[in-house]
Amino acid sequence: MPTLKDVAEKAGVTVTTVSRVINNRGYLSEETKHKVRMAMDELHYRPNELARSLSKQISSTIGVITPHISHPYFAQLISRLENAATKRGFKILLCNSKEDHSLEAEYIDLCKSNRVAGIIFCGMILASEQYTQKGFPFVAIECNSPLCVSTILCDNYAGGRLAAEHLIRCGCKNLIHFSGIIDQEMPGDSRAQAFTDICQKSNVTFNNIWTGDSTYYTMDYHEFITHTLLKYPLTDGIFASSDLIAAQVIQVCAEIERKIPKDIQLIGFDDVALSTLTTPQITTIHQPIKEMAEMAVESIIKSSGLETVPNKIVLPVSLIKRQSTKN
Amino acid sequence: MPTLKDVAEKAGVTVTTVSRVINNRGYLSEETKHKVRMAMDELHYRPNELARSLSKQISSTIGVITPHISHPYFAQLISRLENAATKRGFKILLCNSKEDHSLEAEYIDLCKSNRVAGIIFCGMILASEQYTQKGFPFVAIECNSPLCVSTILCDNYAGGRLAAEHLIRCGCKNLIHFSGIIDQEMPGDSRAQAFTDICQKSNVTFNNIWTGDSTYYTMDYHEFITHTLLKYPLTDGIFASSDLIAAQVIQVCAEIERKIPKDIQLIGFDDVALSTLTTPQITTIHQPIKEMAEMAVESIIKSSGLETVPNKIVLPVSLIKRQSTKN
DNA sequence: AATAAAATGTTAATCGATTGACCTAAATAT
DNA sequence: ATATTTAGGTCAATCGATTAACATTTTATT
Repeated sequence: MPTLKDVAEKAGVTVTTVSRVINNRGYLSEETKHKVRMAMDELHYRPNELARSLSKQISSTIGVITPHISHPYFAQLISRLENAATKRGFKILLCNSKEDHSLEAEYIDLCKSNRVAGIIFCGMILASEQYTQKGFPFVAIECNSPLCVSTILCDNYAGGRLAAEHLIRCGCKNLIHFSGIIDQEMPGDSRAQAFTDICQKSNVTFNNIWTGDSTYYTMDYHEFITHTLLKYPLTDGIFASSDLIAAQVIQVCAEIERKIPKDIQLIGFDDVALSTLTTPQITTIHQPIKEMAEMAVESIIKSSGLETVPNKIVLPVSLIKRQSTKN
Repeated sequence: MPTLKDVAEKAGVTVTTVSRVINNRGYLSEETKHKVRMAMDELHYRPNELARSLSKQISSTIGVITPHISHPYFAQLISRLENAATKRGFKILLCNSKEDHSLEAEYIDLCKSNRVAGIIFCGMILASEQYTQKGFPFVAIECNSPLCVSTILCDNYAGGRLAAEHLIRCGCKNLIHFSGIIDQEMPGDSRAQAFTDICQKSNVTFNNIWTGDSTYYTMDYHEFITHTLLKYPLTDGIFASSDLIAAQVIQVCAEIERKIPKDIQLIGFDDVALSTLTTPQITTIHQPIKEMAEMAVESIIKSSGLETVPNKIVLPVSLIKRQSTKN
């Protein structure tokens, strides 16, 4: 493969000049720039990013550590992160921690080895302080960590409120909130808090149901949902803390022959593609995933450039009405 | 961050010795190995992969170019690829070409810049020959390209056959095959061919319906499905070339009030999580995504080590019976 | 005791690009 | 006419790790 030197020779200049063209530094005439660019084209030259990063002491890679990849929410988030990073000339080093803290630690080391510009944690982070002072920033999306320079959230409380209010407005009297759970306190927990607050205020019967954490990885909530619905047969409104859970609620309701939205109304959370692929389609709370991804990438880039960034960013959510509620 | 030299000083040896420990070369006593490892631990040393790759002239990164990320099939594939790569000590450089050939070209250049060990193309590849002789191998998953050292496929024809046979066995008389389409010949096309062959042999009425290519990116087939089902009101069996399309068939059937599987039976393709999240769950053709991903990674690694690899690998599919067919 | 193998050290080049320090001309401005 | 800006070139160190070539010392083998 051609190197800087090859380009320089071809263009009849020195490597310094070529480097100046590439990095846009120093004084350069249009003519020289053109000569150099012609040479680069002819040789199909592409700078060696490894050498560049080594020399510049910083890479244009952002580590993304997520507990799942094919989970609809995380798949969507990863897609948006890739897009946002590419737009800014960065690339993604994708790491699937599988909710395993030792794997997470290994991946942090991997990122460190690759001198990433920063790490974005999605939905989960343990990361002991051992890993913080390592020359690059951490950003969290929808998870708590004092180690992060920036935490990006959607307004979970507002989401829970919108969901509860809408179910009540649609005439539900016996509500249930389903939520997945892992072994740490999550920002998403305030969805349940809001749900509780609104239900209490409205004098409505309600229950908060937390799954065992084992279900999170398999993503299979059927048994748990079935059990709960049989236990609370009067249920006429359900708020699921993800569209993934909501989709399974639809299945269970079909099995136990309760019609949605006639007998039971349902609201999900996330507004991922899945919510438009079920029958009926899921009324849900829109989480601004695209914007969250962009903010996260932006925070990494700014922070690795030593700019100060807001250490908490909360983005608004909204109610998306589809077919699983009467209104 | 600590460097090789720091470790060497701490352990009281030279950088050569440390490097020997890391790369397991030359003669080394257990005692020295231990001393060096202790020093690495104490310093939380992690070798700089950039420098390593630069020096070794090859990185442990594999480029993955896919037309989608959040599409359930590709999300699943990416997840498996990440897993397979990690197992072998490699990492993934994730590129979303969005079905855009010029973006694809840019990403190939990006991979080249990063001196990847190879590129895995998923579901789509144009890549003119300009890009082939670049020192690293291409591998294709479910797409045709003479430029690739290896093409990994599932047995698409068998899949189409299994689907058609099962629908006929379940009593369907008026079949339809839906398939997405893009602007190139795809291995998946033989699903339709098999469907055609079996239907003809069985004297069954059938139609192959191809979507316009515009639907592939939006992933929205509703209008197209509705239009087709209204045009062929006798339809009692549908083979969709992906679970994503099948999920939308379920929705349209609900809208036009045709029951699945009572009035219309349905078989999808891929066996991704989505097929277990719809109501009813989708009977589908299992594509061995995990194995395909592992084969692809293996092919890249072997091929970049100049080993010869099979230039076509076809993996078996199977029928997964769920709720969208009577049997 | 002689020889071979094992266990390190020494030195320095290499991978490819960046960049600081310094130098030289020509072009432009005052 | 002098000072300043612009447009480069020259040289060499640097980023961090790898590795070839060779040297030296210790240990094991015959």
